[in-house]
Amino acid sequence: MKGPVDLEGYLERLREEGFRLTGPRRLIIETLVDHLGSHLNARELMDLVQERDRTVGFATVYRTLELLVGLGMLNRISMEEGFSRYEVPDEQMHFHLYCRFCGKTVHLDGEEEKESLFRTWMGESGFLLLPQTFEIAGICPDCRRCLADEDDPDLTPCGKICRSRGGRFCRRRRGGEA
Amino acid sequence: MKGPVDLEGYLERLREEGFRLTGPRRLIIETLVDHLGSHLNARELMDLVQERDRTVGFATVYRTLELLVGLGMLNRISMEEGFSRYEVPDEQMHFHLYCRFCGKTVHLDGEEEKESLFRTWMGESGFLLLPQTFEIAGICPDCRRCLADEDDPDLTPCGKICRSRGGRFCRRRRGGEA
DNA sequence: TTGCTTGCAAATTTTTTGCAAGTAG
DNA sequence: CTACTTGCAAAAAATTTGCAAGCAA
Repeated sequence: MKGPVDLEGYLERLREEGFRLTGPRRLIIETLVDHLGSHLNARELMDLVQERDRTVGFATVYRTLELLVGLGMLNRISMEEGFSRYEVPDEQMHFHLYCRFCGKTVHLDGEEEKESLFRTWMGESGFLLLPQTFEIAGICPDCRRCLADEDDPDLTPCGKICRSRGGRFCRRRRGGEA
Repeated sequence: MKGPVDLEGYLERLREEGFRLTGPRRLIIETLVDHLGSHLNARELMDLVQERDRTVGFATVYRTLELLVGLGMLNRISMEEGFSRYEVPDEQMHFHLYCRFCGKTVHLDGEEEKESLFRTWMGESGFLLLPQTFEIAGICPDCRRCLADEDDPDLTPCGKICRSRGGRFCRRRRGGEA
């Protein structure tokens, strides 16, 4: 739940493009706007929507997401997980760091300067920058410490369970499972 | 097929981590290294591998990809498509622009400077930057021109078929299909 | 009314898992 | 030899599509 996005304006934009403002669409969009900054995936969005209206089907959720992405009113983002997440684009860009080991995410500040820098890079090729959340992969301080300590056989990096899916990796596995 | 990556060294690294160097793994890794810069997805990799050995199953391909990603020897990347692509990490970073309309991709240069800039940003949070390819979304010059010209009902952006999947979007659809 | 939208179910696509047989070290 | 790996097939997860009925405009 982040900065302000004008729900009514957003809905209106849909209508202006010639699409009907139906109950399900309204509900899906409201949910999306209520969870700014959450990067929901289709399943999570579905669950939230169905909490409010059990009759909405997942086909409608997928179709609405596709529609909004197609109109440029929604960003499809991916966090090395193998499925899509979505965000209502902010007027400004966001920059995240995330740890490949534990999945932790950190927000960078100075977004205006970084964004204008990106805009410059793109401009040199004639591209127009679209607002988006930019993710940079790395290893967080905690996990770096754990990795330095690899001799301890009982230590799992960060003391956390490494997710096998999701792009996080776990070097310590001898004798364990992948 | 991009810069040089030491195949034998790469295979050796796997063995050092305690994994067996089997025929299928060798073949999968060779194929990955043969196609540096291609960002293959699992299906494409499978097809290439099976051209050389029909008996390799897709489960092995997926398991090998998962293994390499888990070891940090392979990057899982995603281009807003809803499935994963993979790349053998280069010693240096790469920066791509891609057009959400037509999917065109452009490479940025000055990668060293950009990389050290990113490293600085991460360092401030104590993160260690990992080698990876960055994708920045925007609208290419051709598509910008087409969009400016939206009154012509016969014009499809860029004169190209917009992909409904894959994050490219197509604003022109009145009367057509989604 | 018209025809865009929806829900449901079936179909696809992508990825994971169980298990007996195969094989690297 | 041992136990890590593989291929196959079934299962699970993620997404798309066909179609008759529903409902915005």
